[in-house]
Amino acid sequence: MNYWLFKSEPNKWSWDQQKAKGDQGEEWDGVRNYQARNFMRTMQIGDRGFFYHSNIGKEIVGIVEVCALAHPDSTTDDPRWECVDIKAVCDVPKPITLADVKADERLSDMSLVTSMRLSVQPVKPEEWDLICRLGGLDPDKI
DNA sequence: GCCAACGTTGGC
DNA sequence: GCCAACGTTGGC
Repeated sequence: MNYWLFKSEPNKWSWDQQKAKGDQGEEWDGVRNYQARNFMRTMQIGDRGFFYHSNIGKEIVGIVEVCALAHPDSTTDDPRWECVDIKAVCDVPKPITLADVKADERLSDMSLVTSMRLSVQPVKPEEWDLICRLGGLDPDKI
């Protein structure tokens, strides 16, 4: 199982909208970046990810799960672009802000800090565990 | 709203 | 294949 981070501007696609989709999930469409697309191609069903609000909030607000493998992005005819589907798993009780991540030297290597603009990012298992715990979740129970 | 960072495009 | 121009992202 691998871990990821999905970024979205909440005024375009928010955590509340994602949750409203329930277990059906939703395409993570609109990605027009090769690196981000390549990460999505490697995702497996059941991989977990953080849902991050950029611009407004700048915090990790939720946990998501990959529920469909990479497939053509329905929002474009350009065959280069693919995306996975993700569904909401649960809230992060205590959202982790970008400032929190930057302030913790154990997280200073995260893509959120080092590759700020990448919209789909890999997360290391130890980063996953730490952020879950800081956020008030038990990583073994989600 | 500004601006720095950075990915993409397109001319050569 | 290089690189300048351009557009977008996203923190502040």
